Amino acid sequence: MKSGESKDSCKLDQEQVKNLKRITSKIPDDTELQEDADSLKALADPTRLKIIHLLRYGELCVCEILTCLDKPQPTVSHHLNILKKAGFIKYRKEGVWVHYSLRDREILKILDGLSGEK
Amino acid sequence: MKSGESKDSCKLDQEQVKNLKRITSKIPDDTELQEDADSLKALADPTRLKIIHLLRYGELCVCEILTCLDKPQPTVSHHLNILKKAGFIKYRKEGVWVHYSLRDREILKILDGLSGEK
DNA sequence: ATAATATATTTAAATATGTGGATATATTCC
DNA sequence: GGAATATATCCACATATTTAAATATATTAT
Repeated sequence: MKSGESKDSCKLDQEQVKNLKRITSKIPDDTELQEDADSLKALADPTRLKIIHLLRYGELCVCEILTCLDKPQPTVSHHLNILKKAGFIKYRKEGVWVHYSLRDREILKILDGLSGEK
Repeated sequence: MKSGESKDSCKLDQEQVKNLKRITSKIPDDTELQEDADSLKALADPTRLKIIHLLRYGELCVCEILTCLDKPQPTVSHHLNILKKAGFIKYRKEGVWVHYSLRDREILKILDGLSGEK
Protein backbone atom coordinates (compact mmCIF):
# COMPACT_ATOMS: atom_id res chain seq x y z
CA MET A 1 0.00 0.00 0.00
CA LYS A 2 1.38 3.35 -1.00
CA SER A 3 1.61 6.14 1.53
CA GLY A 4 -1.24 8.60 1.47
CA GLU A 5 -3.85 5.94 0.94
CA SER A 6 -6.21 5.07 3.71
CA LYS A 7 -6.66 1.40 4.41
CA ASP A 8 -10.37 1.76 5.10
CA SER A 9 -11.53 3.75 2.12
CA CYS A 10 -11.79 2.89 -1.52
CA LYS A 11 -11.27 4.70 -4.78
CA LEU A 12 -13.71 7.48 -5.48
CA ASP A 13 -13.65 9.24 -8.84
CA GLN A 14 -13.41 12.99 -9.25
CA GLU A 15 -17.15 13.43 -9.54
CA GLN A 16 -17.92 11.48 -6.38
CA VAL A 17 -15.44 13.50 -4.38
CA LYS A 18 -16.94 16.72 -5.69
CA ASN A 19 -20.46 15.51 -4.84
CA LEU A 20 -19.42 14.56 -1.33
CA LYS A 21 -17.88 17.96 -0.72
CA ARG A 22 -21.11 19.59 -1.80
CA ILE A 23 -23.16 17.40 0.54
CA THR A 24 -20.95 17.64 3.60
CA SER A 25 -21.03 21.40 3.39
CA LYS A 26 -24.79 21.29 3.89
CA ILE A 27 -25.19 19.00 6.87
CA PRO A 28 -25.11 20.09 10.54
CA ASP A 29 -21.73 20.23 12.23
CA ASP A 30 -20.61 17.66 14.78
CA THR A 31 -21.60 19.77 17.76
CA GLU A 32 -25.15 20.07 16.56
CA LEU A 33 -25.30 16.39 15.68
CA GLN A 34 -24.21 15.56 19.21
CA GLU A 35 -26.86 17.83 20.69
CA ASP A 36 -29.56 16.33 18.53
CA ALA A 37 -28.43 12.82 19.45
CA ASP A 38 -28.56 13.76 23.13
CA SER A 39 -32.09 15.07 22.76
CA LEU A 40 -33.20 11.91 20.99
CA LYS A 41 -31.48 9.78 23.60
CA ALA A 42 -33.52 11.49 26.30
CA LEU A 43 -36.69 10.50 24.45
CA ALA A 44 -35.58 7.00 23.48
CA ASP A 45 -36.99 5.08 26.41
CA PRO A 46 -40.49 3.64 26.80
CA THR A 47 -40.93 4.92 30.35
CA ARG A 48 -39.94 8.43 29.38
CA LEU A 49 -42.12 8.37 26.27
CA LYS A 50 -45.01 7.37 28.49
CA ILE A 51 -44.33 10.29 30.81
CA ILE A 52 -44.39 12.70 27.88
CA HIS A 53 -47.67 11.24 26.67
CA LEU A 54 -49.15 11.55 30.16
CA LEU A 55 -48.17 15.20 30.36
CA ARG A 56 -49.80 15.92 27.02
CA TYR A 57 -53.07 16.60 28.80
CA GLY A 58 -51.69 18.89 31.46
CA GLU A 59 -49.40 18.98 34.44
CA LEU A 60 -49.19 16.05 36.85
CA CYS A 61 -47.51 15.68 40.22
CA VAL A 62 -44.92 12.95 40.71
CA CYS A 63 -47.30 10.73 42.64
CA GLU A 64 -49.81 10.82 39.81
CA ILE A 65 -47.12 9.85 37.34
CA LEU A 66 -46.02 7.11 39.74
CA THR A 67 -49.44 5.50 39.84
CA CYS A 68 -49.50 5.34 36.04
CA LEU A 69 -46.07 3.81 35.64
CA ASP A 70 -45.75 0.70 37.78
CA LYS A 71 -42.12 1.47 38.58
CA PRO A 72 -40.53 2.30 41.93
CA GLN A 73 -40.33 5.94 42.84
CA PRO A 74 -36.55 6.42 42.48
CA THR A 75 -36.71 5.01 38.97
CA VAL A 76 -39.43 7.44 37.96
CA SER A 77 -37.59 10.30 39.61
CA HIS A 78 -34.53 9.41 37.60
CA HIS A 79 -36.42 9.45 34.31
CA LEU A 80 -38.04 12.77 35.18
CA ASN A 81 -34.60 14.15 35.83
CA ILE A 82 -33.34 13.05 32.42
CA LEU A 83 -36.30 14.66 30.68
CA LYS A 84 -35.81 17.82 32.69
CA LYS A 85 -32.09 18.04 31.88
CA ALA A 86 -32.88 17.56 28.21
CA GLY A 87 -35.28 20.47 28.39
CA PHE A 88 -38.45 18.59 27.54
CA ILE A 89 -40.24 19.15 30.85
CA LYS A 90 -40.31 21.71 33.65
CA TYR A 91 -41.66 21.61 37.19
CA ARG A 92 -43.52 23.76 39.65
CA LYS A 93 -43.22 23.17 43.37
CA GLU A 94 -46.25 23.54 45.57
CA GLY A 95 -45.49 22.56 49.11
CA VAL A 96 -44.37 18.97 49.16
CA TRP A 97 -45.79 18.36 45.72
CA VAL A 98 -43.86 18.81 42.50
CA HIS A 99 -45.92 19.29 39.38
CA TYR A 100 -44.30 18.43 36.07
CA SER A 101 -45.43 19.67 32.69
CA LEU A 102 -44.22 19.88 29.10
CA ARG A 103 -41.92 22.77 28.41
CA ASP A 104 -42.95 23.01 24.78
CA ARG A 105 -45.57 21.07 22.87
CA GLU A 106 -43.26 20.80 19.85
CA ILE A 107 -42.04 17.38 21.03
CA LEU A 108 -45.50 15.99 20.53
CA LYS A 109 -44.98 16.41 16.80
CA ILE A 110 -41.99 14.11 16.99
CA LEU A 111 -43.91 11.49 18.94
CA ASP A 112 -46.89 11.68 16.63
CA GLY A 113 -44.61 11.46 13.62
CA LEU A 114 -43.22 8.18 14.90
CA SER A 115 -46.25 5.95 15.13
CA GLY A 116 -47.28 4.16 12.00
CA GLU A 117 -45.11 5.47 9.21
CA LYS A 118 -41.39 5.40 8.98
CA MET B 1 -48.87 0.45 56.86
CA LYS B 2 -52.22 -1.12 56.20
CA SER B 3 -52.57 -3.79 53.57
CA GLY B 4 -53.70 -2.59 50.15
CA GLU B 5 -51.57 0.53 50.27
CA SER B 6 -48.53 0.83 48.05
CA LYS B 7 -45.38 2.04 49.71
CA ASP B 8 -44.34 4.11 46.74
CA SER B 9 -47.50 5.99 45.94
CA CYS B 10 -49.35 8.70 47.79
CA LYS B 11 -52.93 9.62 48.38
CA LEU B 12 -54.82 10.74 45.33
CA ASP B 13 -58.35 12.06 45.68
CA GLN B 14 -61.31 10.73 43.73
CA GLU B 15 -61.01 13.39 41.05
CA GLN B 16 -57.32 12.76 40.41
CA VAL B 17 -57.89 9.05 40.02
CA LYS B 18 -60.71 9.69 37.57
CA ASN B 19 -58.56 12.10 35.59
CA LEU B 20 -55.70 9.61 35.41
CA LYS B 21 -57.98 6.90 34.12
CA ARG B 22 -59.18 9.19 31.38
CA ILE B 23 -55.62 10.07 30.38
CA THR B 24 -54.17 6.56 30.48
CA SER B 25 -56.93 5.33 28.21
CA LYS B 26 -55.71 7.73 25.52
CA ILE B 27 -51.99 7.06 25.43
CA PRO B 28 -50.25 4.39 23.30
CA ASP B 29 -49.94 0.93 24.82
CA ASP B 30 -46.65 -0.46 26.12
CA THR B 31 -45.88 -2.36 22.93
CA GLU B 32 -46.13 0.76 20.83
CA LEU B 33 -44.13 2.78 23.34
CA GLN B 34 -41.38 0.18 23.17
CA GLU B 35 -41.39 0.27 19.36
CA ASP B 36 -41.22 4.05 19.33
CA ALA B 37 -38.39 3.99 21.85
CA ASP B 38 -36.50 1.50 19.69
CA SER B 39 -36.90 3.73 16.64
CA LEU B 40 -35.67 6.75 18.54
CA LYS B 41 -32.76 4.76 19.95
CA ALA B 42 -31.69 3.91 16.42
CA LEU B 43 -31.55 7.62 15.62
CA ALA B 44 -30.00 8.74 18.90
CA ASP B 45 -26.35 8.66 17.89
CA PRO B 46 -24.34 11.41 16.21
CA THR B 47 -22.73 9.08 13.69
CA ARG B 48 -26.08 7.66 12.63
CA LEU B 49 -27.67 11.10 12.45
CA LYS B 50 -24.84 12.14 10.18
CA ILE B 51 -25.47 9.16 7.92
CA ILE B 52 -29.14 10.08 7.64
CA HIS B 53 -28.23 13.66 6.78
CA LEU B 54 -25.75 12.47 4.14
CA LEU B 55 -28.39 10.29 2.52
CA ARG B 56 -30.82 13.19 2.35
CA TYR B 57 -29.36 14.15 -1.02
CA GLY B 58 -29.48 10.69 -2.59
CA GLU B 59 -28.01 7.25 -2.28
CA LEU B 60 -24.37 6.73 -1.37
CA CYS B 61 -22.20 3.64 -1.36
CA VAL B 62 -20.49 2.55 1.84
CA CYS B 63 -17.12 3.86 0.78
CA GLU B 64 -18.56 7.32 0.16
CA ILE B 65 -20.14 7.31 3.61
CA LEU B 66 -16.82 6.10 5.01
CA THR B 67 -14.89 9.03 3.62
CA CYS B 68 -17.34 11.44 5.25
CA LEU B 69 -17.28 9.89 8.69
CA ASP B 70 -13.70 9.51 9.87
CA LYS B 71 -14.47 6.20 11.55
CA PRO B 72 -13.09 2.73 10.79
CA GLN B 73 -15.09 0.64 8.34
CA PRO B 74 -16.47 -1.95 10.82
CA THR B 75 -17.85 0.85 12.98
CA VAL B 76 -19.66 2.45 10.07
CA SER B 77 -20.95 -0.91 8.91
CA HIS B 78 -22.35 -1.50 12.37
CA HIS B 79 -24.21 1.82 12.38
CA LEU B 80 -25.60 1.17 8.92
CA ASN B 81 -26.87 -2.16 10.17
CA ILE B 82 -28.68 -0.53 13.08
CA LEU B 83 -30.35 1.99 10.79
CA LYS B 84 -31.32 -0.77 8.40
CA LYS B 85 -32.83 -2.96 11.13
CA ALA B 86 -34.80 0.02 12.40
CA GLY B 87 -36.21 0.50 8.91
CA PHE B 88 -34.77 3.95 8.25
CA ILE B 89 -32.53 2.97 5.33
CA LYS B 90 -32.42 0.36 2.61
CA TYR B 91 -29.66 -0.82 0.29
CA ARG B 92 -29.12 -1.81 -3.29
CA LYS B 93 -26.25 -4.09 -4.29
CA GLU B 94 -24.36 -3.43 -7.48
CA GLY B 95 -21.44 -5.78 -7.83
CA VAL B 96 -19.12 -5.24 -4.91
CA TRP B 97 -20.73 -1.93 -4.09
CA VAL B 98 -23.62 -1.48 -1.71
CA HIS B 99 -25.62 1.69 -2.13
CA TYR B 100 -27.62 2.89 0.85
CA SER B 101 -30.55 5.27 0.72
CA LEU B 102 -33.39 6.53 2.90
CA ARG B 103 -36.39 4.26 2.98
CA ASP B 104 -38.79 7.12 3.63
CA ARG B 105 -38.17 10.83 3.81
CA GLU B 106 -40.53 11.18 6.79
CA ILE B 107 -37.58 10.87 9.19
CA LEU B 108 -36.19 14.10 7.88
CA LYS B 109 -39.13 15.87 9.50
CA ILE B 110 -38.04 14.51 12.86
CA LEU B 111 -34.46 15.66 12.34
CA ASP B 112 -35.51 19.08 11.14
CA GLY B 113 -37.90 19.40 14.07
CA LEU B 114 -35.02 18.87 16.47
CA SER B 115 -32.64 21.68 15.67
CA GLY B 116 -33.28 24.97 17.35
CA GLU B 117 -36.55 24.71 19.20
CA LYS B 118 -37.47 22.32 21.94
C1' DA C 1 -40.07 19.08 68.27
C1' DT C 2 -41.83 14.90 66.31
C1' DA C 3 -44.11 12.30 62.90
C1' DA C 4 -45.78 11.60 58.39
C1' DT C 5 -45.60 12.42 53.61
C1' DA C 6 -43.71 13.62 48.81
C1' DT C 7 -39.80 13.70 46.29
C1' DA C 8 -34.69 13.57 45.37
C1' DT C 9 -30.06 11.64 45.72
C1' DT C 10 -26.73 8.06 46.40
C1' DT C 11 -25.03 3.84 45.22
C1' DA C 12 -24.34 -0.66 43.20
C1' DA C 13 -25.41 -4.20 40.17
C1' DA C 14 -27.16 -5.79 35.63
C1' DT C 15 -27.55 -4.90 31.03
C1' DA C 16 -26.91 -2.49 26.71
C1' DT C 17 -24.14 0.05 23.48
C1' DG C 18 -20.17 2.07 20.80
C1' DT C 19 -15.72 1.05 19.12
C1' DG C 20 -12.35 -1.03 16.35
C1' DG C 21 -9.04 -4.96 15.33
C1' DA C 22 -9.06 -9.35 13.13
C1' DT C 23 -11.21 -12.01 9.99
C1' DA C 24 -14.70 -13.62 6.64
C1' DT C 25 -17.39 -13.15 2.44
C1' DA C 26 -18.33 -11.83 -2.06
C1' DT C 27 -17.42 -9.83 -6.43
C1' DT C 28 -14.37 -8.36 -10.14
C1' DC C 29 -10.16 -8.45 -12.73
C1' DC C 30 -6.16 -10.63 -14.56
C1' DG D 1 -7.59 -20.06 -10.01
C1' DG D 2 -5.41 -16.18 -7.60
C1' DA D 3 -5.09 -11.32 -6.32
C1' DA D 4 -7.38 -7.12 -5.22
C1' DT D 5 -11.25 -4.64 -3.60
C1' DA D 6 -15.76 -3.52 -1.05
C1' DT D 7 -18.35 -4.71 2.60
C1' DA D 8 -19.95 -7.63 6.53
C1' DT D 9 -19.37 -10.32 10.67
C1' DC D 10 -17.04 -11.77 14.92
C1' DC D 11 -15.16 -10.68 19.11
C1' DA D 12 -13.56 -8.27 23.17
C1' DC D 13 -13.08 -4.23 25.66
C1' DA D 14 -14.66 0.24 27.49
C1' DT D 15 -18.31 3.05 28.53
C1' DA D 16 -23.11 4.33 29.25
C1' DT D 17 -27.68 3.32 30.82
C1' DT D 18 -31.47 1.25 33.39
C1' DT D 19 -33.00 -0.32 37.61
C1' DA D 20 -34.06 -0.27 42.39
C1' DA D 21 -32.79 -0.54 47.29
C1' DA D 22 -31.23 2.48 50.90
C1' DT D 23 -31.06 6.86 52.44
C1' DA D 24 -31.57 11.88 52.49
C1' DT D 25 -34.22 16.18 52.15
C1' DA D 26 -37.98 19.11 52.57
C1' DT D 27 -42.59 20.40 53.73
C1' DT D 28 -46.76 20.01 56.44
C1' DA D 29 -49.52 18.62 60.42
C1' DT D 30 -49.89 17.61 65.23
